[in-house]
Amino acid sequence: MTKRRKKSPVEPEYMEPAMCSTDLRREILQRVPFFAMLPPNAIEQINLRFRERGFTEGEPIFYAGAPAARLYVVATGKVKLMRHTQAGQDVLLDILTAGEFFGSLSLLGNEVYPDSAIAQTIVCALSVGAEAFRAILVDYPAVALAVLDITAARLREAHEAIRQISAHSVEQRIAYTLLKLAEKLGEPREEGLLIQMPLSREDLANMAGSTTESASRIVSQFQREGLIVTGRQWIAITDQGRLRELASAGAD
Amino acid sequence: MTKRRKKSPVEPEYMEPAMCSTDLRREILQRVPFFAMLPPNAIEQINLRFRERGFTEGEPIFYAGAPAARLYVVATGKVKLMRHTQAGQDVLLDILTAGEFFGSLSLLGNEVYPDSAIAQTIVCALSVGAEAFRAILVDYPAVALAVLDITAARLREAHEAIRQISAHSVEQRIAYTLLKLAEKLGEPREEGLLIQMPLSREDLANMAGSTTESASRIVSQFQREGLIVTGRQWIAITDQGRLRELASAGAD
DNA sequence: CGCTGCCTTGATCTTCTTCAAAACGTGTGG
DNA sequence: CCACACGTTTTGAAGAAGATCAAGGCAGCG
Repeated sequence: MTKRRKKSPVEPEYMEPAMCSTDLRREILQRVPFFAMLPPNAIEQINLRFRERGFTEGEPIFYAGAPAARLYVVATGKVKLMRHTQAGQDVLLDILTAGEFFGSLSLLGNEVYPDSAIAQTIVCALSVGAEAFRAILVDYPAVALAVLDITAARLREAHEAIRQISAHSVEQRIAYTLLKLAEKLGEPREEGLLIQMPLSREDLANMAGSTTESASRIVSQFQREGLIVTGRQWIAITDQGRLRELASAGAD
Repeated sequence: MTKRRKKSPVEPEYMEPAMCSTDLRREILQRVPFFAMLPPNAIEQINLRFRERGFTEGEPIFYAGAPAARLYVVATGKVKLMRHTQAGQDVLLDILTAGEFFGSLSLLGNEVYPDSAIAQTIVCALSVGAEAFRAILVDYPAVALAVLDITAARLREAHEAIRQISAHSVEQRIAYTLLKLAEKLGEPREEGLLIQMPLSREDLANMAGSTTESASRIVSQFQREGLIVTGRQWIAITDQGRLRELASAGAD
């Protein structure tokens, strides 16, 4: 058996919170899926409406329950979307990366954010007031349609997650969660398909709707079975095929 | 203790499948939340693009996995949105009533429906091809924004459901599910706030991510505790307050 | 009536959480 | 460079929650 790698292969995102420089903004906006189809001068117009802000690792971007006034776009880094329960239990709903948006979409008056957004790494985020964003959607109908597509896709994913959670075992859910993460953040490395972000057992458990201990047990088991390689705050997948089998069926 | 009512107080929806008459269509479209703001002549235009179809109780409208070509609007009746697992387990994702839409929103080529839609009662549904709907959204930007709002709201609900399922007990989830159903379909009656639709224990279990037996046990328990009144295929809530406490906290 | 679905109930058994404690890695300060 | 301290991860054992299996009961309907 090869020796387990001790050092995390996850590369930190190099950047200062303040380095969200204005020069890069247009380029970043250009890469946002729902702005990509716009001509440069439109991007220019839109750029004017956004403001930028840096966040350090672990810093909250906004808390659930705060008045929902702005829409954010991740420029660099990873953002956790979390929802809390009375009992202090957290559920990790999604992890967002460069080009993805979060925050207030609807303009319908005085609403509050239903979830908290927390910088998982150093993050630079662009944001725009909800009304201003609404104005953009009105000015550029193609953007509105693109945003709708993305939101509909997220709804499908959420429905899929509901099915997963309510019909599968913890083992299957963890497997599924790892695959989903790898799909989004996976980078091929010697050790396997690395999930390129700091990810604790607790985060994983909160995504799969389970506990830290259970997540740990199952991750260890996966490693013993040769499906993954893992260390502190990182996981790489070595056998996607078998993991996928596990996630969907379980009955074989 | 009052004698339990034996007869279902749920009123069947009176209507023939074929009675989806063309005369009513404009009126129905008018009531659809995202068309409501349009002037009559626009509704007229949109009406031309829709076709109607009736479904009997239990009849599938479309199956998960079929090519997703159309968007549907419920004119009358109730529609179940379900997702299946390999193991034959079903998850009930949502129940849709008059004015709500389902089916294919995205136009992005050759996709398939991720869930099955099944008529829970006799249903009349209007439908439109995905491209035609997209054309409507382009022609009427206000409609696009309204559709986006509704989709975003559904996403929020789905996230809330994920939190519910992953962090609460079956008892709490059933309580929560009943409250949500009552919110949507509740009608005040002598016996309490009646959930106006045929609802089996199995349906309830599939919504709460549990089993028929557990749902039955908990429903019985709720009835013993005086929170609800129930019979075959129907449930009415008598003590919303206590049910709500149960659903959210549980720790008291 | 007797059939066909729903619904209920009990007993068992698996799964997962919980509580508790130890081991490990990582970064820090001496 | 080493040793320490902290947060993360692992592991064990006990317990609870819920699924599963298996009958039996009840209502509505032909």
